[in-house]
Amino acid sequence: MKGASERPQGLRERKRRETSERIVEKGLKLFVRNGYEATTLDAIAEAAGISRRTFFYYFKSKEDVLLAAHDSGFRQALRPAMLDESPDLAPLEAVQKCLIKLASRYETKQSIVFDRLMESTEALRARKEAVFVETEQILFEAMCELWPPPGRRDGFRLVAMVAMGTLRLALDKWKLNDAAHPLAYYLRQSFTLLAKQF
Amino acid sequence: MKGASERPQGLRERKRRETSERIVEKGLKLFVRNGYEATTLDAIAEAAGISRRTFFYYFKSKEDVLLAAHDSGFRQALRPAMLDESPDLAPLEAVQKCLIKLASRYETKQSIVFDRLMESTEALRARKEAVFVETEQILFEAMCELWPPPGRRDGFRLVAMVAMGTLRLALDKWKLNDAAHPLAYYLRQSFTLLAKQF
DNA sequence: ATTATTTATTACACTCAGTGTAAGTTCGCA
DNA sequence: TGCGAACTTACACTGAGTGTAATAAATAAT
Repeated sequence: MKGASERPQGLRERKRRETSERIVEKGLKLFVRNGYEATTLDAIAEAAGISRRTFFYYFKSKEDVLLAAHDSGFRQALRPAMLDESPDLAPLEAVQKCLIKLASRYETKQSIVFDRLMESTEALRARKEAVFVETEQILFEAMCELWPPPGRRDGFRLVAMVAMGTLRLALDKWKLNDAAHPLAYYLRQSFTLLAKQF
Repeated sequence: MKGASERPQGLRERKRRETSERIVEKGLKLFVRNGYEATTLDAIAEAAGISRRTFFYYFKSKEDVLLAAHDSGFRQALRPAMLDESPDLAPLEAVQKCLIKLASRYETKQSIVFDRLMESTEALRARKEAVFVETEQILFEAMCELWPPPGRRDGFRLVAMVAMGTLRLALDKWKLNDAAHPLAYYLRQSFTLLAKQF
């Protein structure tokens, strides 16, 4: 036996992860310091200690560096969290409970920073909306798994859309008030308001 | 008096409009024929009979050519149509009626073509979602004008989001069924389904 | 341990979108 | 007629992203 140090996936795997993370870390720092557009790929590559060409071996675009950083747990946690809800609840209620439970995942101190960056460019702003649609899709698929029976899929799509819309409102208020209350607070408030519209 | 030909805004204005429309027309044709990415700016400029640099005097990006073509009445008609609804109705009902009335504006024969193009690239797909958010914003502002009173604004935002989500579902079904029924049909269906979720 | 084989890294050269600048042309208007 | 504003163009530049082929490092095979 060699040293007791665990290396589950070999040296190669580890270096790969380290490089990838270094790119994101350095890239983000530069974005924040100098702005997204003003930060060139060469600058990121140099900061990460790799060549310009190698950057594209890890990420397919500059935007992807930012999006990789944005992927803070929430999206990955959504499906399992939704599947964990009781199928006896009404869809909208189950989704509401699920989102409120997950709210803390969104409350990273970095969330606000990311958001500011995402608003800084038209293309990024558009990408941000697209992320909501992707998340909506994840939610929708999880719902289809939770309630497998018949053809309620269109209803699920509507519920997923409505829920994501409510989340967006809650996030906006949360950011507007500079996170004075936890996100879950604004979420509950928004869902209550939603119910009043029907 | 000169000739009886009406020229409301002078020769300059007319040429400008003609050039702009020619760019969109030729650009769109090239996009459809060769694909969006494969179509270069130089190709569009040449087809429109202008220099590469002049293109950017009219549009600030390649995407904008496509988006200009996409702006088929619906967005411009939304605000006046919403303001035309009775303030006595419940917000969601008023919005529903308004959208159903406007549905025919979306039914351009070109709608499907645009949509295919918009799905062809990640950046364009994201832009498409962003357009929905812009439309939602227009709807929201119109609602605030229709019901000026107090602080129901958050509720209006929710209604606008929900309505746009419902429109998206209806559009998807409409396209999926290759416009077998008019859009208004799917819209009504989707709004009915929506009500059942609460 | 020494090959053989992937996988990772780099340099170089290229295309294309988008911008700055400065100079020339056309149009509107006095 | 001529002056000023709007339009057009050429030229040169930056910066993102891709193709290719050649080297270096890690892993697998003998």
